Amino acid sequence: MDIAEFHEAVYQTVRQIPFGRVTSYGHIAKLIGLPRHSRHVGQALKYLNVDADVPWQRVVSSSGKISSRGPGTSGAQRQREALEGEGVEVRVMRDGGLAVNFSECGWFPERVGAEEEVATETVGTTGVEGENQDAGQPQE
DNA sequence: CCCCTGACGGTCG
DNA sequence: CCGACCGCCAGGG
Repeated sequence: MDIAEFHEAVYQTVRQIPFGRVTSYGHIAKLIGLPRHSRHVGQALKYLNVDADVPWQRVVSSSGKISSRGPGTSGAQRQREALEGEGVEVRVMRDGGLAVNFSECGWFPERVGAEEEVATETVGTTGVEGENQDAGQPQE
């Protein structure tokens, strides 16, 4: 597979992610058929032009965390706003890192089109059980 | 050709 | 939950 084809495959796959749902770089790579190319999926999104109609914000790391892209860059913040804009709850961790809850919005179908809600079982509640989840607290 | 880097992933303590 | 480590693979210096 060519690099251009790979990028195109990434874009096509990302376009399949439903509104308000989130998946990981690794899973995109898996859907394409190159499970060990998670890093390159991120690179493909990085090379993405603004004009492209690709919901890049719906792709985060396998742990649910939004990649920071290094301090000084606003990429992570933009992604957060884009996600919240479509109703996805973004959790702010103690270190300032951002993350989503896969048990809520995760999208991990084995194949595109075979979405059978597999996510709600795998990660068994990231500690948001019963206890207060003050996600709506005044940050900053 | 060697070495470092990166919008990553999985395991282990 | 978190940090330390190691593995992966294509690009770039």
